[in-house]
Amino acid sequence: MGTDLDSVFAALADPTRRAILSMLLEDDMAVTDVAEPFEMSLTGISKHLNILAQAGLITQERRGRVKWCKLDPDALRDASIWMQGFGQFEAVNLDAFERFLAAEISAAGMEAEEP
Amino acid sequence: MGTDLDSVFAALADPTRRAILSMLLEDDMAVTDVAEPFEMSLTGISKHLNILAQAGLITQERRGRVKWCKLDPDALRDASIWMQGFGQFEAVNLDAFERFLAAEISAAGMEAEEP
DNA sequence: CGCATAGTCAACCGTCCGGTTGACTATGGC
DNA sequence: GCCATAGTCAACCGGACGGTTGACTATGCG
Repeated sequence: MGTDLDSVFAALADPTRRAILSMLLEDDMAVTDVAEPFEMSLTGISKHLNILAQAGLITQERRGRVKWCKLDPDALRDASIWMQGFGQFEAVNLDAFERFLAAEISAAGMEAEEP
Repeated sequence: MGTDLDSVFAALADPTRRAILSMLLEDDMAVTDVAEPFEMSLTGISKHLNILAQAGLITQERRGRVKWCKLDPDALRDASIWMQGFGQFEAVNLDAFERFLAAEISAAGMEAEEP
């Protein structure tokens, strides 16, 4: 519904919006608080938030007079899955992934281990 | 250089361009051949290809009078990595990934095998 | 009640985007 | 040499985008 790739990728194509997502990664925030670190009008930020919400990347819940913004990674996952279709060949098996894989394999070899 | 997230995500935000990438996934193609299935002028497709190239998603090599377009997944990988920062929780492609992982692990167990 | 705070709405502005057409430049086949 | 093929360039068009300002609504505080 709000998860079509067009709007998701379009939403991600703006550095301000990506920065907002990064901020929301740490904690839910009110619109005004989101706007604070940016040199931009509150209206401008509000628009960006609407775009993110419409793309399904965040959800917004009004509580009293403050509107809380919360990251919603589902849409991101959809986009990520689409992208991984291209990575399968050779992108996937790079450095980080290979190390992760090696760790996983050796872990499977020694059976069970919980830090 | 051509790998900033702005241009990559912007390039991905168009359905025609995503379709082109999918086509190039199967094989390298000449500009005219890329254009063929679309109801759009050759110039239009050429522009899309330039946008993809500038984003680093494809490379173009001119051989004779035909310009070959080739998928270049590196830029996609960068974007994918950025996105996975948000997916850490649960994202990374469950099903397909887990099956791949299981196959990889069992393959590692039986040591060597080249089709 | 009165005022500050949180946020939206509507209008506007300049710029970029997706797409077209028409003219143009190469390269290749006969 | 001639013509078809491959592709680009430049100009143009409507519409969307990023951003601003000013007026407005609504909730909370004292």
